[in-house]
Amino acid sequence: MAARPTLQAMRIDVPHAWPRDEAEALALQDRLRPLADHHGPGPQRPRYVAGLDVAYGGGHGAEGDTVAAAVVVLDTATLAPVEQVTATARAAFPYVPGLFAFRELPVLIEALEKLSVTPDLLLCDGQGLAHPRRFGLACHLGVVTGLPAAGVAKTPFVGTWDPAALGDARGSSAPLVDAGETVGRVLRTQTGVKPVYVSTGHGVDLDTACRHVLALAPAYRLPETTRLADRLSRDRLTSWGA
DNA sequence: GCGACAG
DNA sequence: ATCTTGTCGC
Repeated sequence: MAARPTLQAMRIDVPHAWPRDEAEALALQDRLRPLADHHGPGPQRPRYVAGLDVAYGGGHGAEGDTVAAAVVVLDTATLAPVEQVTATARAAFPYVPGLFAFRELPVLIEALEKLSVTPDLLLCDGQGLAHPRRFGLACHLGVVTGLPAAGVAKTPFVGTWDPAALGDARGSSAPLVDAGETVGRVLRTQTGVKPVYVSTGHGVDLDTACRHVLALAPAYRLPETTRLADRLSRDRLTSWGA
């Protein structure tokens, strides 16, 4: 009964069944989209921030590609990891731009359920609001867990910005606009380095999300959360049979 | 119709 | 995402 304490702590609404095809996936996004809160304000002084990432293995199979998810929780005071968990599985959904969450969410949730610490904020690889239907991975993850979540993507998906408005210094940013709507922010985390694309997922506003992303990226382009999660997910994949 | 397309 | 050598630079 008490085998999943974290599950209750995070109020994860584990899907009884994941979509099996694109039509079902699109319908689910439309149904969940209204549940995402993009106003926050969200945690102003979070103690624990979790970074999530998924690595892919070559081995195919009738059940799908091998995937390894990793969640690394950092203490914002020291930027040192306080807990890290992993989970491996077979991706049951193919990679379809716009339906990316259905490929990574199952295994990410499996990993999150192993966490004993409840993160104050979730930072994932990919988009949140900056999505064609305004419901990227970060939104889905936030709604499902009930935790504040934001997306930090390495490349843009939807939206454009004014290059002239984006400074070259660390901390500079420009609004990411799509169809006349601000869906995120192009943020320079390191002077003279390519920017990252931040968008809200759930329970946190854009300003707050960007503030935390910048604080978590003191030395490299990507925040420490995603850097550590990326490394851990790859290690897990290797030690599992790639 | 054509190309582009988070990871 | 992943497949992959060397190379330029701090």
